[in-house]
Amino acid sequence: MSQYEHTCLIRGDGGRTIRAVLDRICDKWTLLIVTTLDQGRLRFGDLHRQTPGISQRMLTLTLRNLERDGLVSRTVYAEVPPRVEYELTPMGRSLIAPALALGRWAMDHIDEIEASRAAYGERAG
Amino acid sequence: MSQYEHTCLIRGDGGRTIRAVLDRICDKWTLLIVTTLDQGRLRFGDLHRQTPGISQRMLTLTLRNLERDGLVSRTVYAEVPPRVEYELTPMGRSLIAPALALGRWAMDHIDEIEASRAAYGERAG
DNA sequence: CCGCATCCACCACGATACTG
DNA sequence: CAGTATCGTGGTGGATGCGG
Repeated sequence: MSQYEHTCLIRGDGGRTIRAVLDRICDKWTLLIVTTLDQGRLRFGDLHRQTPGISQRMLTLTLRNLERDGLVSRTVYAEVPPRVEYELTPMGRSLIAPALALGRWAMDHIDEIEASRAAYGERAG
Repeated sequence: MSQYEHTCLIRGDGGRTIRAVLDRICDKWTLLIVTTLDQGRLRFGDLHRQTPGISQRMLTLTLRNLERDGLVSRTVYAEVPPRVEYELTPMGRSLIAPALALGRWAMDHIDEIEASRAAYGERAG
């Protein structure tokens, strides 16, 4: 049975709605940071260490965008040295399930995708 | 109750696995084309018309990548004028559910996100 | 009708250095 | 510790024109 009924809801406007959101969460780091924050409140440095390859700059930008979009809350403590903690908002937590669904799919199919890529590369270069 | 158990699976390698897949399906058009193809077999022109804003070039590139990754099959008919049809493979169809989960989340939260953005813009410029 | 080739603009991203 | 500032680059993606 096709799921076209559901896709119609999403594609009703030619995909603009889903695109508006995808444009925001489908950058290089956002979904990764969101799933990391499922652990709970984390400091900037914790996020940095738990996200190999991210630069300070990109972590800052990603967190700012998440805060701006209402997915993450930012708490600054007036201490020395400074302490800043990030936590998912309720809306942020609601993104965890779909993000994990995509993540599980990724885990389940990465090998098949790689194999297909390799085979395609041999055929067509 | 936290879903951290599941995120651990995904983030076990620092997110490299999920990132490897996200890098491929989180471009500007891929998820949109996949959900559109849930309708069944579609011609190039159909896809073009049903995806407002996409250029011929990007549609071609997106479809090539999907074919290369084994998510879409491409059938060329030896006719004049030419006819080419695209269809999801079994793996492609398996992506529909997670894609729709994300799509539904997008639909449900776009207003809240926009509101948060507007409020943030007023506070901080 | 399908889609490739070419050219080009933009910006996402990274590296590095500096600051409260 | 948690950023900000600046610069440089590659790649994504849009416009246009051609070709089978």
